[in-house]
Amino acid sequence: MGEVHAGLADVARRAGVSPATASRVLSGTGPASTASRAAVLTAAEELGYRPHPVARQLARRSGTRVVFVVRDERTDILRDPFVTRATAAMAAVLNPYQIGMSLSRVGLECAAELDHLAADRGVAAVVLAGHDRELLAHLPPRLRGRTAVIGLGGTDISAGSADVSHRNGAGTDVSCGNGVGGADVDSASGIGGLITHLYALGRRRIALVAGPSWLAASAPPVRVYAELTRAAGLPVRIVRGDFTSVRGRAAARVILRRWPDTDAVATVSDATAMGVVQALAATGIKVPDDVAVTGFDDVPLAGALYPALSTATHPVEEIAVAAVKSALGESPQVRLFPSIPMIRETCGGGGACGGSASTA
Amino acid sequence: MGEVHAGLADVARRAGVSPATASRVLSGTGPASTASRAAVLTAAEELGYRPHPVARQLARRSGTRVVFVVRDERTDILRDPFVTRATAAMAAVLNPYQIGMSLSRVGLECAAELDHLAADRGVAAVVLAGHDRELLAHLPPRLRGRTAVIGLGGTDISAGSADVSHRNGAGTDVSCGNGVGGADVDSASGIGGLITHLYALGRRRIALVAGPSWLAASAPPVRVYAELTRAAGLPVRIVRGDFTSVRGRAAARVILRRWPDTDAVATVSDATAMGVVQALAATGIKVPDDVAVTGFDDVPLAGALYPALSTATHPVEEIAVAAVKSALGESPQVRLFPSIPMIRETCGGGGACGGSASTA
DNA sequence: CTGTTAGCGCATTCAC
DNA sequence: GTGAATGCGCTAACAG
Repeated sequence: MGEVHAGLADVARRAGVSPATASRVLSGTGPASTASRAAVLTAAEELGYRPHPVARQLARRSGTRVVFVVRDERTDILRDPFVTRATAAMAAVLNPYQIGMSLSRVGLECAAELDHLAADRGVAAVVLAGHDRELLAHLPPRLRGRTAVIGLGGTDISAGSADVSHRNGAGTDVSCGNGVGGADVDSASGIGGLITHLYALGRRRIALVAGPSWLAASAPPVRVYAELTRAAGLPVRIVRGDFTSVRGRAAARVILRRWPDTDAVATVSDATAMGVVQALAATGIKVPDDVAVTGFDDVPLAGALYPALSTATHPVEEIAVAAVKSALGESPQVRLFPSIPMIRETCGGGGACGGSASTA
Repeated sequence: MGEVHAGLADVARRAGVSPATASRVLSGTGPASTASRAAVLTAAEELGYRPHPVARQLARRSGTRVVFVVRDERTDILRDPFVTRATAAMAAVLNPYQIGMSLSRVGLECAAELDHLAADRGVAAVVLAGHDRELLAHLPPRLRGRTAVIGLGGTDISAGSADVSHRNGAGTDVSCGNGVGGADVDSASGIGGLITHLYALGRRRIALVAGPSWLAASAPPVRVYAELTRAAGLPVRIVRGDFTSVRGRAAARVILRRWPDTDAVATVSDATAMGVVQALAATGIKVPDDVAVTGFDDVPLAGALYPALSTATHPVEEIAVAAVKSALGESPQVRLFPSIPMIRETCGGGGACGGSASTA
């Protein structure tokens, strides 16, 4: 009880068995008779035995940290709310595994970095955000089986061999063809819901500020937007953004110049939506009276903005947790989470969540 | 080049030296002649040698992860923007060390958890947020020397033996008496600046929504507020909050009831400030015309709120980095970062950063 | 300055 | 089922 640190050998000795048996019992692997099992367990208990994580990881060759790799052109992407929330969630859920979390940004050309990671024997698993199809196809072999992606980018996450089936409900399990698991929101349904709502409110000239084209996850929103818009016989108006408010402002100006009669702007990022609102306000255009605006993600303060931001809300923490577990080889390989529209003030008209600041 | 993994022995053999010498050269510790040093370096280069982090950490008994311990009553504190930003910053800066990051919440009574951490040989260092004096005094001995705190809570961070001297400029180095390092913002000057500004704008009935009293970091703002207010012969009006918007709303109602003539509310959290604004608006009170409001921290969207939030801006990422480095025994033990007032719309009057949404 | 000898603490072959 | 040996890959203490 006052001992510095009981080791496996101490436990074995006290239990009257060999270190090997003690190891088998305590690590839960391998056979052991009920008798020796009990002896080892009580001995460990009495000695207050705590396995040395590092020694165990070395012997097991299992690595000590999960690396969250964010692929983006922006160097400040690591301050992005989505990234920080996801990182924190993973760092918290990995606690019982005695595994740590690393965060690292890579540029669009990141083959070298990924190879480097694959060669690092301290890396237990990798969670990758911001991928495209090609990247996954050329994933270093050493990373296969211990990598998960966030942002699936449509139904095929593995450049061809995917098989995403169900997408109903929260955290639906989905099958996937290759060694790369992942997690994401059903962005198509979220964006679809917002656009449908805008349409129901009478908006007929809806523009979309999409994500960057190099990003796989940018595809589904664009596809859904285009489908809905064409089906309604409305004009398709797409501008590319990059999840920042700066690009949101620029996008708004482009939209106003090219299609002055636009009466709604849907975006794929709350920050972008805020940029759009700012730019519109600067031009004297009223939100939502003249132009409705929607965001995406529902960042913590989105509902406290003025006007309160209509957006789609996502369980970022759950997504992150699902991704690490998938990367560690647990649970389903691919999970899809719901993207639920939050109708607030920037949509105009009546919504589920009414606002109180429309008293102009 | 096609080898699976070059080990230290391979490098040593190729360089014509012993593994020990190779280790000394590659780990940068211990002496080595210029000749063998060069030989080892080129051999390692040619073999593409990458040290095995886990083996190294085991032999060195150094641990593989830094644990960020957040002490708070709220279970959702791990979603707090400050916590997620700090966690992400640490997870990123630890990369070159090949050390991971863990995040964990503990309740106010956390002696057992800290003991547990102290016994975990996988833990390289601990960064603690939300401490009070007593906690630091009773810190497990095993944690001493590898622990840093965020939120110093005044001039004495070690229950008596501190010696904080300079506090001018960015990241000023400060000396400290015991084995616990730390990092924080100079909250006193930030709050002081905001209150002084409110006073300059003509506010004379300024209330403060302070932090929880169990938290050491709550003290400086209260002290400064009280000093400034008394010096000006104005009434001291303090209500306790907890960094949430919910408590902000409650605090606003309390303030209105107890001191109806209040014309400004300073807070120690942006979320709290937003709650105050909401509650005031719900009562028909205009911000900033009737009551000015200030926040604290300058969360990413604070400037995009309506009205844009006056607050104090803090280099959260730098603070986090300073804290981990201090915990790992690098650089100065205690660092103080500036807290700079950002005067925006909720202050009323003219400010440095004008808003554009005041066109009602 | 260098090489030799021991570990670090646990997991895992193999025979028995 | 169990135990004895061997290895994980590197660092550290000790002589030379």
